Amino acid sequence: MLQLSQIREHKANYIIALKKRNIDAAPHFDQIIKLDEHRRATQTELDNTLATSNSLSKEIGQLFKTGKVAEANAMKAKTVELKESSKNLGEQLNVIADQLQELLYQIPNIPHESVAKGSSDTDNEEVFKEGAIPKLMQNALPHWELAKKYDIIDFELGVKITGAGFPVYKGKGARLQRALIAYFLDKNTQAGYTEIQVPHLVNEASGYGTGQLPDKEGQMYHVQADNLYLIPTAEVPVTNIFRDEIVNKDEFPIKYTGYTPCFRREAGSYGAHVRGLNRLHQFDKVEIVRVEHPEHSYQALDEMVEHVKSILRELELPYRVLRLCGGDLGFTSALTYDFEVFSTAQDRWLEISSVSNFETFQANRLKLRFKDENGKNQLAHTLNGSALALPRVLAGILENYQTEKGIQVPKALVPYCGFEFID
RNA sequence: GGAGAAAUGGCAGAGUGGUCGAAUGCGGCAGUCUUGAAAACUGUUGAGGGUCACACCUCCGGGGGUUCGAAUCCCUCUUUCUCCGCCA
Repeated sequence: MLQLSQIREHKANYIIALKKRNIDAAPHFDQIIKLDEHRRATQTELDNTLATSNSLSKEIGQLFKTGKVAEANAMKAKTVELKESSKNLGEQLNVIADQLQELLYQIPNIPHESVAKGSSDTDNEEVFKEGAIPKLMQNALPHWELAKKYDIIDFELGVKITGAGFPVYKGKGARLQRALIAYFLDKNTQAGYTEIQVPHLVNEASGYGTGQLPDKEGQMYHVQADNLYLIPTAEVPVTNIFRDEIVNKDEFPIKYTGYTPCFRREAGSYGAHVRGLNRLHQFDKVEIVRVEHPEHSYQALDEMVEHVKSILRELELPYRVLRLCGGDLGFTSALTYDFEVFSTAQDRWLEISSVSNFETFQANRLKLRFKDENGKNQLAHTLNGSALALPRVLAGILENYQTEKGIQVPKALVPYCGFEFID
């Protein structure tokens, strides 16, 4: 959520920047500013009414104390009108504040200056590429075929137990999955991220805090009986640790990593592109989250990008890094780098990580602040990234590492899974 | 799930209708003393809105109500604790 004070100050620049998202925010901003003026006028009126009524109450108290009951009762009559009007003003204010909030919720984050205009993922800019694309044997298979051949992932069984998009990992498949989680967590903790385990269900306030609610309501599984949501990413519970917190600037950088399953409804997604592990309703992910001083958040973003690179390099997977264009940029993000691994047998790139700086967009909703040099409270910057999302990394490994004899396990993972071949 | 108790500032803890945004202690910060530190002493120390700055308004778990006036009374929700039941 954007800050009202910033909208007032930078309206013109914001309108230009939001054009990159193909949004004309001008009318929206005008409405907001007008409503805000109305809000503040109403607030002032209410404050004045309350001030009068407070001082009257004090006087009445004094009169009662000194035994001047008749005068006190006379004065009581005066408060009736004030009470009525403060009640009305209060109700008006609530209505205005709700409308204002609703409008603010609808505006996405302002894209960073490096973000290019664009309409879809085809306009994303490749900024880095590394790793040789392996030459596969003639009869190379996509990962869903390999999964069946070596009996390591059972999609049909998942359908039986739950439904499509909930695979069952078996034997070495399950072990490889566990190995990846442990490996990622180790890499992240080595890079200074504190490992943390968080709830997999979150309340409504948390959903609003990180921006999944209200706009992406349909993306999350909702447990109605308790009004809780299954997390679509660890970002939600981990970042919400800091909801309503004021941290000390000396605590920066705050770095957390956590493994969680992620649940996404992905309504309406079907077809070849969602085959196998390409898109699931439940998947595992190891996330990194940072809370930073505004001056250092872009340096932090670069560090996160380098960190994810180092993992993919060690896994020896061919990958590329994209800077998302305005049209593909997430609602809450100011700048996002996507990582894609090349899936050789499918001959396409698969997104395996998304690293973003949200600047103050989430912090404003979260009321996540820090005490600055002058002792003033300032909104902090929040960032997060996947390091990494499991299923597509697994798909990449299965497809890129397949041989006549079976699937070779990347060297870095052998100590974690205890075998070198899936055969 | 049943019965009871409770929720106050960074923490502990007073406050049961009227100068209470809130005693006191601890912690934090600044100062005095000291070569330095500790101790002691003095001062200071919640958040949000609003203002050039004041004034002023709001917040004592959340929401609603009673009252001229609520941290204090009532309703409701949430959470915590104790006892019972159940249980990995």
